This record gives sequence, structure tokens and C-alpha cells, in this order.
Amino acid sequence: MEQMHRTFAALSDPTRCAILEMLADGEKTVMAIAAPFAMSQPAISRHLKVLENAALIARRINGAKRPCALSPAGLEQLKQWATKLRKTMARNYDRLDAVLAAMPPVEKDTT
Amino acid sequence: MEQMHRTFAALSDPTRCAILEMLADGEKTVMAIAAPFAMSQPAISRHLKVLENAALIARRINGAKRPCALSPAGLEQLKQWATKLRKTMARNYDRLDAVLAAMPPVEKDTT
DNA sequence: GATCGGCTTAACATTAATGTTATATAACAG
DNA sequence: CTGTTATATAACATTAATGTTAAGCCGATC
Repeated sequence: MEQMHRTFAALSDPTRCAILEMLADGEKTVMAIAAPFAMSQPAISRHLKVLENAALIARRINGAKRPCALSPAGLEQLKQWATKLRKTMARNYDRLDAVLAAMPPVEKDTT
Repeated sequence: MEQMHRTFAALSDPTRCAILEMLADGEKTVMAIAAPFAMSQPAISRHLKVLENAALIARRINGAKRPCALSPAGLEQLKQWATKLRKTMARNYDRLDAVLAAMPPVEKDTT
């Protein structure tokens, strides 16, 4: 849980988020993933490497192809991290409602 | 769910992750937050702004102080996004086990 | 074995993120 | 009012991220 920021960094790019969302539909080759983006394929390849290093996707080998698929590991970590924070928070002040109620009225844009 | 990457970007920095984790213990002023870091206060102030823009923290006003606290909104979004992806994934191939089993043996470092 | 498709790596330019110090504002102490 | 504390903003230097094109590498095919 110390290098969560690595996982988050992997998700901090809209292209990578989009890739994950397309992979939710199932395994895809690099070419297939790259197709919808207005971006060179090498760029996509690097995004994929980032996602792989963060354990958010996994690749297998199929001839010259390298189909990618979501890897639940990373997603699970995400959820757990968020859950842990929320639990700690709740444990420390269970009068959470009061605290939250007191929050909203801060620096709001004079929109 | 379209600009999730903004939330992730906010979490992509180790300092900001650490800040959130310290805030899990409860509300803290900017100075208190900055103290443990080997970094100037203005730097922390900017990190706080990033976290605030991502709805991960909220600030109230107390005299000259601006105590910060975790805001569950952002965390909730995180969890939901991860959950949604996992669900879609599961829906599309419920023989997930098989797929996963086929994954591991790929480009591993010859560690 | 020459060639094509699928993908990765390398070298490089551009942009954005992060930290720094100096300065401004606001509340509080005296 | 004056100095001090708490925080924000500005201007700037440095570093890292992202995209580009040009090669290189492997498998498949003819």
C-alpha cells in the first residue's frame, strides 16, 4: 500500500483510462486497442507497458500478437485502498455527519 | 466517470497519497500537514489544492487556519469506478478463471 | 529466404508537474 | 498600529510524461 501512487499514476492519463474501459469488454490486440485513438501505435504500446507495470492489465502471446486483458489485481488494490481510508476515517470520527455538514461552506468560486 | 483520470492524477503523487493517509486520522491544519514533509509549505499548499479540486479533501475556515479533512466523495468515486470495471469484465467473460490462468506466463524480468 | 503484419525500442521535441524562494493577504497578539 | 503566525500566489528552474518518427525484431506466408 506504499506505492499506491504508482497504480494511480498509471490511471492518471485519459488514454489509459479509456484503454482499461475498452478492455472491460474483453481481450484485445495492441492494434485493436490503438485503432480508435488519434495517436500512433508506439504511443499506445507505451501506455500498455505502464498499465502492465501497474498490474492493471496482463498480456499473453499469440503468435506475433500480444492480446491484452484486464487484470483484476490492480483494480482490487484500488478498491481496497479506498475502502481502507474510508474505514480509518470513519473509525476516527464516527460523528462523520457532523463533520461533513460543517465542510461545504468554504472557498467557493463566486460563480 | 469520464474525468476519473483527474481523480487519479490527484493521487498519482506520493506526497498527496501520504497526505490523504494522514488525514484519515482526522482534520489537520496546513502547517500540521506540512510539518512531517521535507518540503516547503507552499508546495504542500499546492498539493492540497490539487486534492481539493479532486474532491478528495475539503477545507473549512477557522480564523487564520484552514483545517483540511478527507472528503468521502472522491474515495467513493474511486471505489465505484473500480467496481464498475470489474463487473463489466466479469459479465463479459465469466470464465474469468480460465482467462487469468492463461495470463501469468508473459514477459517476465529474468529476475 | 524475402516480405508483410504486429509490436517494441530508441532518440528526440514539447509540455506539464513539482519544488523553490520571494511576496501578498488575513487574522491575531500586544 | 506593529509584528507574528497561517496560508496563498507568483515567478521561475528542473524533471518527468507524452507524443512523434525511424528502426529493429519476430512470426507467418508465399
